[in-house]
Amino acid sequence: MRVSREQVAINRQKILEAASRLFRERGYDAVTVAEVMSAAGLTHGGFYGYFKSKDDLIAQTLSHVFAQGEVGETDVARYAARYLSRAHRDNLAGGCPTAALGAETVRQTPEARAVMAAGLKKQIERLSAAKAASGDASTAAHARRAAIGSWSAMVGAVILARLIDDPALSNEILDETHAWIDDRDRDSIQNI
Amino acid sequence: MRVSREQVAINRQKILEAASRLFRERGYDAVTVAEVMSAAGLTHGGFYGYFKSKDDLIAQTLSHVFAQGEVGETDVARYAARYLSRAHRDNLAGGCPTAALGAETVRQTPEARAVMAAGLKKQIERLSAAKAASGDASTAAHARRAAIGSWSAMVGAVILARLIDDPALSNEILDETHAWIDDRDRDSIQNI
DNA sequence: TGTACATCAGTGAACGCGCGTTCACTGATGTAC
DNA sequence: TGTACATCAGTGAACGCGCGTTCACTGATGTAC
Repeated sequence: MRVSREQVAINRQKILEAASRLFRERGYDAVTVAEVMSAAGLTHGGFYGYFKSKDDLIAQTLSHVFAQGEVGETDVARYAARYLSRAHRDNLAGGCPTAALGAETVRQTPEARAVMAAGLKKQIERLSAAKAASGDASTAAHARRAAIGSWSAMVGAVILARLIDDPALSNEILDETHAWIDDRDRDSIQNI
Repeated sequence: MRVSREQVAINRQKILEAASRLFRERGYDAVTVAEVMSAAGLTHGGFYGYFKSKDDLIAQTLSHVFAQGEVGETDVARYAARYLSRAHRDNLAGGCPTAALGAETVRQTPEARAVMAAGLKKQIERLSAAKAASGDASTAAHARRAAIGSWSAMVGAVILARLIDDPALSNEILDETHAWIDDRDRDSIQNI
């Protein structure tokens, strides 16, 4: 049965939201179109009224999730603490899309890759600006280097921490990477 | 037709080698059992004489690839330079299994995860020891922290660099992460 | 404002393809004498 | 050492299942008068 334009917009958001959580939790391949639609409270047949294909859904989901993450933390130290927390490690479905899907997105369509690449570019710029504003770095170039280096470390650490089945070692990865990033900042100040 | 015991051992290695390259290049799901066997010069029917299932192949392939990577670089600085090179970024099939498959392995069987986790644990120990031996760190705890932090950054940077479609930004991720790790080492020495 | 019709979002059965897995068969290897 | 038989690695057809995608249909929404 037909549904109001308003409802269509709501359903679209529901589908993207469901896809965003399912993809992060289980990866692109393991999630079926029918599952996404079902999680959005619809049946699978209606899917192609919203998206051209599953690949299209993947690209649009990435676009959706990067767009809503826009309201970023401006305090870099607090951002790192939250990023490298046990809560974030254990929250695959609601966590950072880069850590959850970055490695797989390399093998997706150019469209999906481009969307994520654009998101990463913005993220680096945001972190660089925050780093420069924090006064931790002596120059803009140093701020950008710190942003790139610590962002790489954060993404890598969460991926490794999720992979490791020994809880103590997993926690150590998070904590020591966090400490390592913090040490780096402190040293920079001393060296100005 | 039956084949000599020797040939069986050779074929097993060929299958694991082919799987190891294919999985890294295209991910677990996108590679079929038939493709792996074909790449090893066999037909798909014989697969189940070697492995219980595709999941079993995945676990044994990880075991294989981590076992052969055993002969590690002892010079940490050179290891980082090679890891963060353009050549490594562009060599998905022959590169680090953690960067290529780490994120996906979280969603594989406990067996596969355990194999990779064991490989990572060894890698951290190896890097810690090398770091301690290099004299860059004042204490064993600092060496371990540096090993974990820089390993996280290396893995994260290669994943990000592979994802980003703009070559200049991709190179920048590699170079700046490398410089950031190096800076960290230099500062540590000064702060002893 | 109310009515009649056209539109179209959503449904669920069906299609077709590809993949993991199985199996009967083949013929070379390994073994017993 | 040579022969005869048993074993079993490899082959390729076939099976069954699940998934992405299509489609005829339904009935509520939107629109024209």
